[in-house]
Amino acid sequence: MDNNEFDNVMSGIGDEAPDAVFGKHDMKENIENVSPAVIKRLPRYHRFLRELLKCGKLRISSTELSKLMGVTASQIRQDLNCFGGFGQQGYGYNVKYLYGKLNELLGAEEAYGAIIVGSGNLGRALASSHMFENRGVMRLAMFDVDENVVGSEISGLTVYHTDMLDEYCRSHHVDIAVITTPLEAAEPLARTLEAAGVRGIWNFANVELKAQGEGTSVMNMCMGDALMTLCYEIKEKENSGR
Amino acid sequence: MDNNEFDNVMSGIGDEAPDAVFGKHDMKENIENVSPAVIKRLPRYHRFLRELLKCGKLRISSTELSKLMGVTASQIRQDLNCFGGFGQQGYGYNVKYLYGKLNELLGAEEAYGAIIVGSGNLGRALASSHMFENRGVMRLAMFDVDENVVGSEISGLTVYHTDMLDEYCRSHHVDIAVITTPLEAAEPLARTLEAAGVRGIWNFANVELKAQGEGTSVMNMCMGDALMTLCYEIKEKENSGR
DNA sequence: TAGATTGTTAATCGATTAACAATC
DNA sequence: TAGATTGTTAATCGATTAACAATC
Repeated sequence: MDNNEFDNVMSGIGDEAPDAVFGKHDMKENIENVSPAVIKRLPRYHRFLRELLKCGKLRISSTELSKLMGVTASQIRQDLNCFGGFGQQGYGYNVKYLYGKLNELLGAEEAYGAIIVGSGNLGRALASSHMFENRGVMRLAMFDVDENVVGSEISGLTVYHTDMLDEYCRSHHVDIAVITTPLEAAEPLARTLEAAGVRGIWNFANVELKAQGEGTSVMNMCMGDALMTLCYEIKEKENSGR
Repeated sequence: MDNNEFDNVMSGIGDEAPDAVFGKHDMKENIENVSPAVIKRLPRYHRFLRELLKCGKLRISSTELSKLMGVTASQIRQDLNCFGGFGQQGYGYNVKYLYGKLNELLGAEEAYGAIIVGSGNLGRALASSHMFENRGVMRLAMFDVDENVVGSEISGLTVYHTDMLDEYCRSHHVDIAVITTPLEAAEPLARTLEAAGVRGIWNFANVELKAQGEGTSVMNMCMGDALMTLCYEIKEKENSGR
């Protein structure tokens, strides 16, 4: 078993609970106007549920999960209830069922197809990770302008020339494009991708890209922001310690 | 000039404003209890100010900046005022001065030292980026367990064996450690690093690490969460479009 | 001086928590 | 049935926006 913080939680309470039937009202109708704060928390629930499932945990109460995640039980129940009644009074949540619902909710059952543009270190890191498969996303191909890598295979993905990007996107089901190119290339790439019908752009270049149309979603990573926040915290502790 | 979204904003309004003296009350005393929401936004201000500076912009009003960043002018003024009066009525903010204040605030003038643990693709990607230098953080060294890379140089950084980690941290000024190792190594590494006095851990492994003591800050990246959120958005647009 | 734009207070809005009735 | 725990409403808390007086 993986060495992770769940180990201590998994032992202890008996897991001999019945694998009951769940989902009184199933998925709610009006999911549209769920608050952004709730949505931002969903991937974290998904992640913890996946771990619980992997550890063989069958059921969990909001209280137990709240201790594990360091949030209030109230918040967990409130959050989940935005989407439907996934639990059962007196019992809690069936881990497998809830995980399935989160998968459904987050689009992990849609088998979205993803390409990676840029075969540098970051592109390779992402290509070789479990990032995509863990979330039901299929890796399709990589793209680069460097003739030395075009035609080769990286982590099982063929590298095509970026000139082929438009054509490839139009002839395959590319839902998501990951941009790991240098800064200058990002903006024009985004335009090409959007025009070719790609629906989601995951941008790692150090520019904030914006979608032009309504149909495209853009996720800007801005990794450096996290580093800065860490620096702020370090400095703050330094100050308060004086 | 870099091709980025600032270009159109930079032109237009004349920049012939005087390089006036600023900072009526300078930095405020009680910075301690600034809300987390505000702090999370600081790196983004820093990023935009850096761009403005690079483009040669001398002054900017909250209104102009608000349009650039897609937030309200009110929020910008409110946020900055948590830390001090950095602007001037009737004039706006002096870009250089404000950027300096943000640097100071975010610890970018502390010259923190950083090491990268794990010399895989992600480690290399980070090592070769401008991530650190852009934020006044000094890259010191890399660490890995692979004898084939130990002793070599990556992007100007010597790779040491991870066995040397404790010793190195104790004998150098290591403020920040970046973990880009496989999942299983992350937890024990964090313990070692914390024990050796490292003050900030930037964790890219797919586990949520927690600091044991009060003095250490941990920033968990959870990159997959961003991918999931993107999937959610794609799915949502799909649904509403029906 | 007049115009511009901040700093700051007050009003609104949204998100979190507490509490408990419903119910398994 | 009794115990447990959800779903949901109401109360609290925090964050954002609007407005304007202060002032450069």
